[in-house]
Amino acid sequence: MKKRPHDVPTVAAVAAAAGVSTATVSRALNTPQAVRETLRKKVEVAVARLGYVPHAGARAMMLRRSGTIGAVFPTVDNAIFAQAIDALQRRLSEAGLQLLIATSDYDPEAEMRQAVNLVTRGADALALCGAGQRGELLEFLRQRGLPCVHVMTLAPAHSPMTSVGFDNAGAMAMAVRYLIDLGHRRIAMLAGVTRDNDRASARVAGARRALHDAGLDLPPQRLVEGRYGIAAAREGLRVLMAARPAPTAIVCGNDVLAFGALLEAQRLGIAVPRALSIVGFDDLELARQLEPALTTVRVPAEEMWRTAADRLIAALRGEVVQRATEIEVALVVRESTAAAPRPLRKG
Amino acid sequence: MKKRPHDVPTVAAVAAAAGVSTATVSRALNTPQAVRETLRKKVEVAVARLGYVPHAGARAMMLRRSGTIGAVFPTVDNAIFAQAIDALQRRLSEAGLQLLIATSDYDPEAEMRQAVNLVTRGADALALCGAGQRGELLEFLRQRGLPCVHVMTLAPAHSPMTSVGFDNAGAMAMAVRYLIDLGHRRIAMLAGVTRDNDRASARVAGARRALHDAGLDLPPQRLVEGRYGIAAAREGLRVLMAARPAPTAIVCGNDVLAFGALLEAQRLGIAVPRALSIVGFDDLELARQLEPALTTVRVPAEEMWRTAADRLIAALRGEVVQRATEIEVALVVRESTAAAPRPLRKG
DNA sequence: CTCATTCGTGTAAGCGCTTACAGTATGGTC
DNA sequence: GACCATACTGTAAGCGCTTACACGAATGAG
Repeated sequence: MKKRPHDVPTVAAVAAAAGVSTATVSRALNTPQAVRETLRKKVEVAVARLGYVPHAGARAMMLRRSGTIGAVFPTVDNAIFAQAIDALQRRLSEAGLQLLIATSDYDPEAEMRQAVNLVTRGADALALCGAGQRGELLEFLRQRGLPCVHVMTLAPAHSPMTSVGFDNAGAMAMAVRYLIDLGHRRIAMLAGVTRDNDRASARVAGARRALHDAGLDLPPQRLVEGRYGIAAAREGLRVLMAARPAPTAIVCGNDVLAFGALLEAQRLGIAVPRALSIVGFDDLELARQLEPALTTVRVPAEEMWRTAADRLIAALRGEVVQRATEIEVALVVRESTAAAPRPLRKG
Repeated sequence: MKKRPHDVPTVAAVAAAAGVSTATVSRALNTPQAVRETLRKKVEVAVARLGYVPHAGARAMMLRRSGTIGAVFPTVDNAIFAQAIDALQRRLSEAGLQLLIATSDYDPEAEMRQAVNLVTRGADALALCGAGQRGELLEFLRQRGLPCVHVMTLAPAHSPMTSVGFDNAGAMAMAVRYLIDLGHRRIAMLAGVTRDNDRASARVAGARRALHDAGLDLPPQRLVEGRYGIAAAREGLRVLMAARPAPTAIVCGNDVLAFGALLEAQRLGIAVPRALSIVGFDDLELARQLEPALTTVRVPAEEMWRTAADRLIAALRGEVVQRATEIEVALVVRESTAAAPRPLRKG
């Protein structure tokens, strides 16, 4: 039943075909300048004719590195991660590295399994989202001396972690302060699931802090968590708007949630921004295109992930890498926010 | 400057720690039932203590397979491919396989490079989008006997290719016929870039065929190609609607284009569907959520990619695999299409 | 013309793993 | 009690590759 694998050419086959030794073949491929023109040509011809490609496993074994970088994302079904993959891949491939991707579905247990799996598969370094990984995993990586960068978050100053990101709490606080400055007093939050997600948690904490600093609060009926997704966001908005008194502004954990909230507000006949202000987070292309265009926190994802890739590349070269790199985020004011509506009467 | 890699535990280290031979360690890990309880426990303890994970390269070398499947996507920045990755990964990981992803940015040359790269990295099989790969690449894969499945397209009956997909031309023709039945006569198409993209081309061909069969046509001013993306779609819609007489319906190469078209129509004050019908393709979640909800061609992406994964898994087991598997697509009528507006007067 | 370099090439030793084969202990049978 | 099957375990070969080392040829200096 076992299919016999076609036999794939090896260095030995190429060497035989070219009439040279395997060492020469290897050199012709890896350090061409060390092989005389005539032989090199012969090798190249043989390689082309046989369709030889080196066996990465054997190579990894000798070189003690695989040229592969692993990344574990919560999901790939969100433009923010799609951008991440794109940016990572682009930068890594410039450096001759290949990206290996796995997803955890927001489960730290799965994240650990996948990360270990990637290491097993030969990943020379890892990019991880946030800093909330299982301690076991971090210990495992430390023990092996495997470079690892935590992205989308900023590790505390004393932490030994390498991170590239921003202050999630601070960014969300900034958005909330903006709403407060517009006169909003009843501000609700449509958050992502905070359990096992340090970024989502930090965003909620930031919103709460900003409200608190202004003498306001975030009571339970003004905080809804939902899986990131349009349908959940719509449901969340309905719940939030059902509270009395209803909020006049909603900050969302990301743009996808904001998009869902906007759609549902429109369906419910709630005018945005006149009756309700909505703020997103991430600044996906979507945000710019929507009607009304979304006020949101711009996260320069491309830059962030490119920088993360650079940190890993540097680490692999044995260079000393900067511990924490802050990526600047900024509030982008568009059309989905406005001054709080005048209260007609106590309602 | 070269960083000394921490030394990673090997079978030998584990064997020493557990006081057994390397063979026993290997067996304890791979065929546990072949090792006596007492020794197996010792090995497990040693593995845990040392944080040992097998070296995939060495393993791949012995087993002559890596347990890795490669997939090359045009881009990852489109929900349809995000779904694909998700479905593939899920199914493969059930079978103990790991997914390797690369992107080609719709360039066949890059697709070939990436595919070869994946093979170099040890991919045991490949999933590719469409059937428009460079001949060299297909020859290379054939020569190595590497299983390969073409997804999102249906290979012709006589073709030796394994494919899982649907008839792109037929599906688009169906959508166009629906519009014709609604009384539309001036139907335009907002297509993806057809160059080097057999699916985009087939969709245009299908639209053209359906129009032709009804005695209608698709003149140049009613066909715009754009990179898949919201901004390009908006621009495309403006161009199409600037033609005189203006079209009363637009079919789009995918839902993202339809989304952009819808946004732009709204901005231009063109009522959808009263003044203009819009049809998408793919049936992303987006389509269902939009206002008006998008009429579109449902492509059961999850099923399609899961099936593709199954074909590869079967091929790796040496089973005979079905050449072509058709995935049923269907037109989902929602709110973005309506009967053609009555012509007020010749204009 | 000789000797020390330099250059280019081949030989052979592993990298970490699995597995065929051989060896040892155990238990059952006659 | 001798013998054989059974069940584990260890020894060692080798997967495809890179590279230290050895070696011969060519080159330049003396």
